[in-house]
Amino acid sequence: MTRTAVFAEIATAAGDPARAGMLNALMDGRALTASELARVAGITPQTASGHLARLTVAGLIAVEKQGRHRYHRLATPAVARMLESIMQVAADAEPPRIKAFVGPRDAAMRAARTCYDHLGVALADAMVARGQIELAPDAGIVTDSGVALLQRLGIDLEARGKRKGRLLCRPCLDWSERRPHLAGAVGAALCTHCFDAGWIKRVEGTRAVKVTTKGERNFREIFGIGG
Amino acid sequence: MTRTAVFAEIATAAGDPARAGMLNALMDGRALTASELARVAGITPQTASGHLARLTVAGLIAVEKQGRHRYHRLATPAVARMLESIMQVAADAEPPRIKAFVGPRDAAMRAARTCYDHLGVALADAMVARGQIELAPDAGIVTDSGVALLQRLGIDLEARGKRKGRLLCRPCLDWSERRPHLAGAVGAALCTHCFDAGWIKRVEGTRAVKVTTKGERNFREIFGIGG
DNA sequence: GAAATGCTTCGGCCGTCACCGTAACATTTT
DNA sequence: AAAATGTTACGGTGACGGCCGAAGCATTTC
Repeated sequence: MTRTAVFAEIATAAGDPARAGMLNALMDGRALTASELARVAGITPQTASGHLARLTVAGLIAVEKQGRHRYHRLATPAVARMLESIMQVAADAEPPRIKAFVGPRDAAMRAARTCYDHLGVALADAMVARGQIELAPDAGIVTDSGVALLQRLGIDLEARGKRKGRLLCRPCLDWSERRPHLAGAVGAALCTHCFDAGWIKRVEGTRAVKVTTKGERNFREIFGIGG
Repeated sequence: MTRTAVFAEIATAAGDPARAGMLNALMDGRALTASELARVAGITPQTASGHLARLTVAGLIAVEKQGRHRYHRLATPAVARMLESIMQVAADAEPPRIKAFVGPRDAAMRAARTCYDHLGVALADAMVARGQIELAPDAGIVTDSGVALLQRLGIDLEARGKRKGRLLCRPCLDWSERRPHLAGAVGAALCTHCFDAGWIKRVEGTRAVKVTTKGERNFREIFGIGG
């Protein structure tokens, strides 16, 4: 099998509307069952099963059986990055369905979403404004004051397998607002912390997240947003 | 048109073997004619024309007519990044066709290739070894000594639209050797310089590049490789 | 103006694949 | 053991799309 053939295989696997919907649903890192994925894709479980088998052999998703359930998740972070990058191109192609203007920060907060590895635009903005991170289109870096902030939150990034030296992170342009997100290991760690600390909660059955009152207070105090 | 539909559209556009081959051929940034692309994809010009039309409406490639020729190129850097990321997943899926062991540096040099925005593994290695860049999986940064080196080469990155502050770059895992490349603006600038200075030349009709004797000397003197 | 070159459009053929209904299998619950 | 639930396997149908040959435009060359 030649290299472009494998390439085409991967792209085709992601290119079916039903499969695209499933992958999209998995982009927040959760593991879902075939039935759930069938529902989000608007197809019957039988059809979904076939799609999932195909995605699995293509190496895009991995399955983990647990009792009578089989949980499906994205196979690797590389897959998530791929999906992001395709979304990126898709966002460029189909121009702004949400106007580029960004409303009041707290409105953005309430509408917050997460995708795999991501934290909201508002957080990234706030951290940039306070000099805790610097973002370029290609890459980002966490400054000393940013590292200090994260450590105050109990996020020790060196312990998370980051090597000594500067702390780097990966930016991600948000699909709807077209503004940089914070992604990569730093984004994921921060996101996890927000969940663990009870600052945000997942809204049942959707990919949206809700900011709790506790979270609202902390975001205001620590990041100065949502005031 | 919903968002996942656009997503599927994009992925499908890249997912046909013939189209994948064409996109692959365009990944070095060159602009090619329909006939050339037909040849690399192994199809007739009529068929290629149809594919190119589809790729164009999908926003993956852009055309530029010049006389009786029509030159096709990747539409945006985002498209190039997308193709890279798909390649990445493809490389993970279809495991090492070239063993992971990296031979003598100069052998790697002679086999050097370029893809869009990229410079070889050897250069990245050398710069890392000399503390001129630092690379993490998610991002990279050019150190002060790295900036100095680039300036000695006549590459002024601030002039290239980079804002003040730290100079960031984007790493890219090579498809065949699975080692980090230097990509993004810094990689592109360095690559351009190598061509302009006559250090490397494109091998007619392929995506491979050849290191000239002049280049060999400079790489040895400046980066300490190929000795 | 006529011939040549590069490219696109049209029409028809054929394979691939998404989809569902039905049915079988596996695991858990009663 | 029997029923319920989650999942996969099979067979048939229909549509989308890739492919080429032939023909039509556009641009350049003779």
